[in-house]
Amino acid sequence: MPELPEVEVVRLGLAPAVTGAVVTAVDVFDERAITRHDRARGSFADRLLGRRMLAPKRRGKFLWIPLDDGEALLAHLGMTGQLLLRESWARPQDEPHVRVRVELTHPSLHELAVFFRDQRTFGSLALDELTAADAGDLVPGQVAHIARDPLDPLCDDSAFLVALTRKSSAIKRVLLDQRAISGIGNIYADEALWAARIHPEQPANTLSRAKAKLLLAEIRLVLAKALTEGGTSFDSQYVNVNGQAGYFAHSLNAYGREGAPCPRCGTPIVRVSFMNRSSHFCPRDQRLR
DNA sequence: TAACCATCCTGTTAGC
DNA sequence: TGCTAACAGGATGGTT
Repeated sequence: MPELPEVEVVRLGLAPAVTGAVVTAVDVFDERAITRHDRARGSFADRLLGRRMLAPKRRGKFLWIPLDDGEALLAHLGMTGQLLLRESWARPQDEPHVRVRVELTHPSLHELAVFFRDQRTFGSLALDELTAADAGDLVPGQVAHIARDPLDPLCDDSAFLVALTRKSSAIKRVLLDQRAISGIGNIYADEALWAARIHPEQPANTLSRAKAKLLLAEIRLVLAKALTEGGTSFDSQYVNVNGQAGYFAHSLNAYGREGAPCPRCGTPIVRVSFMNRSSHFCPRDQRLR
């Protein structure tokens, strides 16, 4: 599932290919792939055609490519979305689930295409207006409410720690709330909580400040490590822009390891249902207090 | 206002 | 062999 490290890998892969490129053709094969796009403000394809792209940006799991006139091509990959670089002559019908094709011409590279593939159609593209957010950053309107992510140098640690003290919700629910801190999904929430020895259902406001700071540090460690390993791939549902899988799945300690021994103490990892998804944790190291 | 939950979607797998 | 149900989970809007 694309979380912060996976989206960042995609952003890094896209950057050299799209920065400075001009859109020469747009094909939308499935309207569900642009559900985030406000049709009242014009056709997605018509408005994107002819626009010049600037360097891609990211906040949390949202990725966008600013355009030369105050708007941006916004992308959220959802669960199975992929942005893939292809030769301009590659045929979308030769691979499954290609929902959108954007053809580009680049001042110094040859022509190429970006395919937006998405099996489960939870992802979406949109054209969105850039608006001023905190610290003067320009972000798409749909991203304005998303908190900075833990790898952002301007991430406000103290604001996050204070927010924890005001929430009675389970800590995992808070980690998954992109308004509190962004970029964390089910996989890295389980991994960071395992590393910090915190039960997923521990109320956020019962964590000591020291424990909360430890958790934030572990979140940063797990995200950074996943980034260096190219992200987490369980199957073909997460790949970089060249279609290559990441290696971080081999480094997981809790997520997806139900019944396997905890790498610290050997106790079998358990899986429980939580928020319509699964939580994995060590019942010995991560006790509800 | 905070907290929580249903909903969207499709490929895979388990169970019958 | 074929059918059905369960499952995976990010963001969001609605309800409590």
